Amino acid sequence: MSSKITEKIWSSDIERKIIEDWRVNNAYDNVETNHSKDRYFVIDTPPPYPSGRPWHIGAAAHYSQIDMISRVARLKGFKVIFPIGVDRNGIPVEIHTEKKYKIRMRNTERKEFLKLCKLTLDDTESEFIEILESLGLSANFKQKYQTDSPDFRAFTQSTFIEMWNKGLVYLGNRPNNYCIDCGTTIADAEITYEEIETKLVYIKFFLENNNEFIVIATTRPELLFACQAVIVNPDDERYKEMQGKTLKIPIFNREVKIRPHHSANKSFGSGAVMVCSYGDLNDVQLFREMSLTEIKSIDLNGKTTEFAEMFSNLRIKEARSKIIDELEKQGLVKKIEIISHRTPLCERSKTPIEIISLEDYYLKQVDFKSNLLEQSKQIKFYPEMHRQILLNWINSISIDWPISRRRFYGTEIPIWYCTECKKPNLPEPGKYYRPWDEHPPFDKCKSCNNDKFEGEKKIFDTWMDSSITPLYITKFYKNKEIFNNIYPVSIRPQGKDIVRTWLYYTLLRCLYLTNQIPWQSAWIMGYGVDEKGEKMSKSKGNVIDPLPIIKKYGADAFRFWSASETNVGYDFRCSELKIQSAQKFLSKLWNIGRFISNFEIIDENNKPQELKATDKWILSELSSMTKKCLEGYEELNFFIPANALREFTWNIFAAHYIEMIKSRAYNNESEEERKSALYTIHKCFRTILLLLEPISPFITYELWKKIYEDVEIVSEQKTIPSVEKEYDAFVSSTHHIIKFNSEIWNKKKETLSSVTNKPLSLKDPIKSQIPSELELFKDDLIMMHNIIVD
RNA sequence: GGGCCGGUGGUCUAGCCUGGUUAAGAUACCGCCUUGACAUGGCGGGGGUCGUUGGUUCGAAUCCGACCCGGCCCA
Repeated sequence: MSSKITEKIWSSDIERKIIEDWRVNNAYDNVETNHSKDRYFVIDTPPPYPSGRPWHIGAAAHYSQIDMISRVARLKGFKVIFPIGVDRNGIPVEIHTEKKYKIRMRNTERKEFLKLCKLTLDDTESEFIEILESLGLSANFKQKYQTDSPDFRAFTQSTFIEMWNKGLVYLGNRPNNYCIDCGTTIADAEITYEEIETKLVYIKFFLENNNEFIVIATTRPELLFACQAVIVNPDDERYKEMQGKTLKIPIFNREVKIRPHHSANKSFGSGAVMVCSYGDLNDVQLFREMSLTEIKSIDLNGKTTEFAEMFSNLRIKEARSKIIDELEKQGLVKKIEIISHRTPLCERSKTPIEIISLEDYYLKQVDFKSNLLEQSKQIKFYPEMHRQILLNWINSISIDWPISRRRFYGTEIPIWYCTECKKPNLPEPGKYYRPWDEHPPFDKCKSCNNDKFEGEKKIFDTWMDSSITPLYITKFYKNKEIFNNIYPVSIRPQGKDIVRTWLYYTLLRCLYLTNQIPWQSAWIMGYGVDEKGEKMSKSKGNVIDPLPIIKKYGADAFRFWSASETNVGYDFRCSELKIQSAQKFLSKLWNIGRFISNFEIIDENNKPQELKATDKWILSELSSMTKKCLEGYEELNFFIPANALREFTWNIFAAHYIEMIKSRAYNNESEEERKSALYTIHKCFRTILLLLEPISPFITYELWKKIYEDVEIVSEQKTIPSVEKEYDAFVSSTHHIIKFNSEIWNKKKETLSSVTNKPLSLKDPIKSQIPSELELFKDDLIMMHNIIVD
């Protein structure tokens, strides 16, 4: 008798060989799409963004779990379409490239800059893909797509042209969020807020032809010259008499009216507020409501305009301090307080955003809100609580989505403007267009027949690309038959931090283009936080790089940890100790496999007529474990199966059952009883491997191949373990068995051997009685403990 | 100001939806043990008024109310 497994411990080196095995056999590159809809499980995989090192351990856990989703679907018999793409457009790579080559985008020739971005991306991308493969991702790597490929960009442009033709896009000159550092318009979703200390300056405004003044507190004194009104709360007794009167703006001496408005907060500052173009979003609102004339205050480089007179062409901070100095010189400052002010920042560069009027393209969304709310009811959310993030976001939307960016590395907006009549001309959809560098694919302007054009230089917001992944992976535009077979796709797995961007924009765009929701369900994962429960961030320096951890413990240990640590939708803590303990479990499983592989395989075909009670008992426990696992998998909650498997395998199957049947397995006294044990032990082990496969695919694959000498565990023919009720009654014996075994072990420990004067060894005989409730298991218990019955 | 989530031995979590033995597991700590797969193992031990408080109930970690603390998101 010898074990089929020689390696004493499970080592992650074996994982690399298995990946090669899968690659050679095309195990997961199944792309066939010609069956009827209900046979497919299609995953709208998040395309990772290779923005630089290190990667985030939470992201690695995230992709591991997405893979578990795909493997569970295969276990249930679906054909799984698991694409993998790489998100390669947008500002982060531009910033990364600027740093890497020590250049500035705007001082670099556009073509040259694009080339360097591409190099940067290629570099980081290959490493990312390697990590994903080493995690055991069963995705279609052979047909990996990139969002900056001509094919994908043509796709993005086609959807834009279609939306343009439907009248959903417009060009608008409106105040918008602008990041001076990035030099572009940004969407609300790209803004973060931070409490920043700033000066609140109390400035005296004198009434016209009068020595009286009122005090106005502001954090933006540099915008004084762009002030077009002063508002006070209509209920504010202090200013009752002042409403409608005229004030003189200090330094600039222009006249503005005092107007009542409910948005003036009586308790902030002096209660009187200056309204400038534009200090914040409320100013924008007020300018619109009161039909005030905009004064352009800040230019695209972040400097004050000529309207600032002696303070023009200054950076915002400079202008602020100079104006404060001047006001103080003229005795117009009553006081200055330092306050903590909630400041909107650009998510990417962390620069305070300015509100500037610029011409940009907008995609309508405000008019579509109620439809979005209605349609989102049809999507199942895992977990349900995260639906609220989407609903809150939709409800808070107040302006249309600005989709153009004044940047370089992104999908070009496919528009040429007629030099004569200035009207936009759009090409036919289907091709990739680069208007800033190419001649238009038409000769004459549709409106005026002129033959000279200027190509649009702006590019799309990167969410314009990534928000069509469900359409791209289902061959929308390209193959109607495939598209009809597999759209809407089964599931969108993603992090909760990008619900208001990726999830929301995808819903919006897909509804516009297909009139259908893009996915049946959305599976929303929480953040990976550090050991102390704090959010990981590069600035805090607590980001854990997953690469060395995966190298050290192996992907399976990492995946098992990820499954057993994270409750679906909740944040999870990342600690190396926990990953170590996952590795120990795999070690245990490996050793159980080594033991089991000693014995001949008794399967359903030569199953004995009658099983021993002990065997029936473990089958009842197996069944209850299977039930828990399947329920957990049904909810896509891997925490449940991981813990059920660990508990059963280690604390019941190995600790009690295997010990109880060892003598029957080794000895040939009764062939039927031996077969009963061997049948049961293999049945349990196969079930464990099948159920663990979605979580830890490597070790289960290897053990299955070694012991059962086939690769059924990855094939489509594998059978999902069933929940059998036949032996249910035996479950009640579990706690009696555990209690009895424990008592005997304790007794042996407490009894000193007459020979060695040390506690009895587990092999030593001991006198005891078998309690009546364990009568059925008597034979196995006697052999297990070497009991001499009194 | 609004929304969502959480508070259970030293630490991290499960249990709560569906109330019912002595509150479970992992980890850390302490003690013992070469045993026919496994020392990356096995056995045993100490350690918790389940955030506070009021209510419902024969019975509350679990249901209801109020409050306190922490996290995240939005205004």
